[in-house]
Amino acid sequence: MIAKTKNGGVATLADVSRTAGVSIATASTVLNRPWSSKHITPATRERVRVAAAALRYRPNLAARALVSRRMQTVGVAAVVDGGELSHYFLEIFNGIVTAAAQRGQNTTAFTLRDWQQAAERIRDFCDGRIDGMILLAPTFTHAQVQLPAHIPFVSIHANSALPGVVNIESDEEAGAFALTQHLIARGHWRIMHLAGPAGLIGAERRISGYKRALAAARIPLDRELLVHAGYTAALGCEAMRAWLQKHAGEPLPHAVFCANDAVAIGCSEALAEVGLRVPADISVAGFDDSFAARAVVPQLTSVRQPLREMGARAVELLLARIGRASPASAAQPKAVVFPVELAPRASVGAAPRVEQAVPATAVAAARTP
Amino acid sequence: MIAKTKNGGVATLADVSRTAGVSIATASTVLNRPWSSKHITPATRERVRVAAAALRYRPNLAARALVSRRMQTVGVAAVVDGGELSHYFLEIFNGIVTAAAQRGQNTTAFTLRDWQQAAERIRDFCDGRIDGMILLAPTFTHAQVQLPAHIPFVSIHANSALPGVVNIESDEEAGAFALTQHLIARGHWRIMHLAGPAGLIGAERRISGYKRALAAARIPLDRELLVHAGYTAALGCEAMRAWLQKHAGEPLPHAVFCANDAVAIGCSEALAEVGLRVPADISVAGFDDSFAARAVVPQLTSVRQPLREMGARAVELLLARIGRASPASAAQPKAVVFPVELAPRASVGAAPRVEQAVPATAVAAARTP
DNA sequence: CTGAAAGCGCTTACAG
DNA sequence: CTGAAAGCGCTTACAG
Repeated sequence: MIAKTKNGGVATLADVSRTAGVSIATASTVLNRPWSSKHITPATRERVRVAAAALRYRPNLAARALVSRRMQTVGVAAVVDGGELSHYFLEIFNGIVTAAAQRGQNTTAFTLRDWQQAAERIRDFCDGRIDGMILLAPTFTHAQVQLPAHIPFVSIHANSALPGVVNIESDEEAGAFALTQHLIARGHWRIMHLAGPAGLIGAERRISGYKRALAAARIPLDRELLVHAGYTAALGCEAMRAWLQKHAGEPLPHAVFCANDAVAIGCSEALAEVGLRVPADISVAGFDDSFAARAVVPQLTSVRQPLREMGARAVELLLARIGRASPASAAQPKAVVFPVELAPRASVGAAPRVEQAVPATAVAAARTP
Repeated sequence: MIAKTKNGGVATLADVSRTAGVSIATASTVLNRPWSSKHITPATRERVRVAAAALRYRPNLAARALVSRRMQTVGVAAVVDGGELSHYFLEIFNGIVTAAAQRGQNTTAFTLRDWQQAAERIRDFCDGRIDGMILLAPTFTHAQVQLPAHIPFVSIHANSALPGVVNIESDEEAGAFALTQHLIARGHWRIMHLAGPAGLIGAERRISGYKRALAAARIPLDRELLVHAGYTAALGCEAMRAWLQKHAGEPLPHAVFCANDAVAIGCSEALAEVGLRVPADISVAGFDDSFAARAVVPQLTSVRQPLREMGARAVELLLARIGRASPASAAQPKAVVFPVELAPRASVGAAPRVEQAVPATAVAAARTP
């Protein structure tokens, strides 16, 4: 029990075994497989334990990973546009980190400038430093990016089907439907939709729910009220501002259903610029029920997606697939769909008693040559 | 050039060397040390490159880490209270991930329930899976938690000096001073401070700046106006609500300087409950200049700490210390202090012309038996 | 200019 | 009940 570490540094299994007076194999068994160490003398087991504790032995994960081919780490790949990590990302990431930690797994974050560069970088990420990867809202297709076959992937809100990858999504169509229906129930019928980027499946599903709710209420779709903005506050503000300028003097929409909370915040800004009050003059609703939805005044009516839970589920599914044989050979897994929930708040009021017109904008018209 | 991988799986260096018809050592040199491979025939180098590309060779990081003792990964430890990752964390984390990625380093997040449990868990984290660690706003002392000596640490906003650890902080005292001075310049003099948790160095520094600004303007400190709330919106709301109830009928403060933006948002909520408008009736200011400060209406006057840059600097300093001999033997490194910046916004207005009294609260008084 | 060999710290059949 | 040995994939002196 006198022997210390050979090199004055971190203790290794060899140090422990030498100190305990047993072989490396025995030390390893005692420390890592308590159940199969039943066949080892209690006295021996105790000696090993004491030695490990005395030497502050910690297994070297790199060495262990080399033989077990498991790094006990899950990777998360996400696009960080313009250096901004959004709240959407934060919520999901939180769910992932927490769930992973509960299962003794680490989480390594990989941020990408855009999904186009993902092809080569994702491959780099998979060089034995992670056991599986979660893709956050990937927009690439199977044709653009071939995912490495040797580790499993799980995606959240993928924009297209990726072979062999389970996708976790939320029922955005139902959310958009419920939200639009809610607006209609409050007496609104001239309902505008500031939609997300054209072509993105999530944006399309929200549009689809919007249309279905209008149809269900027999409200004809007004093409002028369906505008593609994007997913940021700046784009929302810009889109609403442009719309107001173009439609000055025409009937004011009763409500605006925005692609997400950020867009709703930008939209409200544009409305405030021309003196319109939310919800007295016009109601506004968002989507995602992010932190921002509750931080703004008035608080935003929104649709809650259980982002935290979705992240946690991603970890579960990923872990279940790690180490399992040939996931590729399995049939394409079905998507996991989470329900969403309407979160009614102050930004949606009753329809105004009298119809209003879009105010003439004080803002200088966009300078066109 | 016919040989494929031995086991149908991922190609190893051995596969590459066999395919290229060279030794493993040569393949390794060509692939990893282009400069010292100058002494290798161009033809040989080319053969190795072609073979590596053809086999889609990717070095196994676990194996490399085992010999080089570098995982190319930095760890970030932070406390996630109540499952909430705050914006404060998000901003810094963003700076860290981005800076690390630029230097080819991965970032692994470790979340803790509290810093008390940090002792054992931090030790676990350092089992060769990271090369260094960044501590986010640690509150433990050296006596409570002994950091492992074999890897370097850098802290951000540490609450007490940790031996051998560089701390990155911002000049919170100056920020609080500038903010309070700004309020005074706008004509306010009955200025309340909803402070952070007692005992935390950051909270104390903000209090100190507040006091110094009052003293500089010869405004006597009113003990009733200095209240400890905490760092969350709920605590801010609660503290303000309690204060209003207790002080009904007394002169209303002109302005409230809150420990951070979340507290300011909670505070505004409490003010709104009794019909007080910001900034017409009372001005409110926050601290941190988080996303929330700009998301609320009216936007919050705040103090900007360059969190993103602080995270990036942490990575730089950490990388500089990784692999360098005995950081422990060096003298205690000096803290790195970042300047802060006042961000004046709409939540602070001019002092009202007439003094107001704290309105009687409509809320039922706390039921005491 | 290139290769054979040792070794990083661990796990796991396989012998005794 | 316990130990000797091979091997995970790589890097790096050290020989030729």
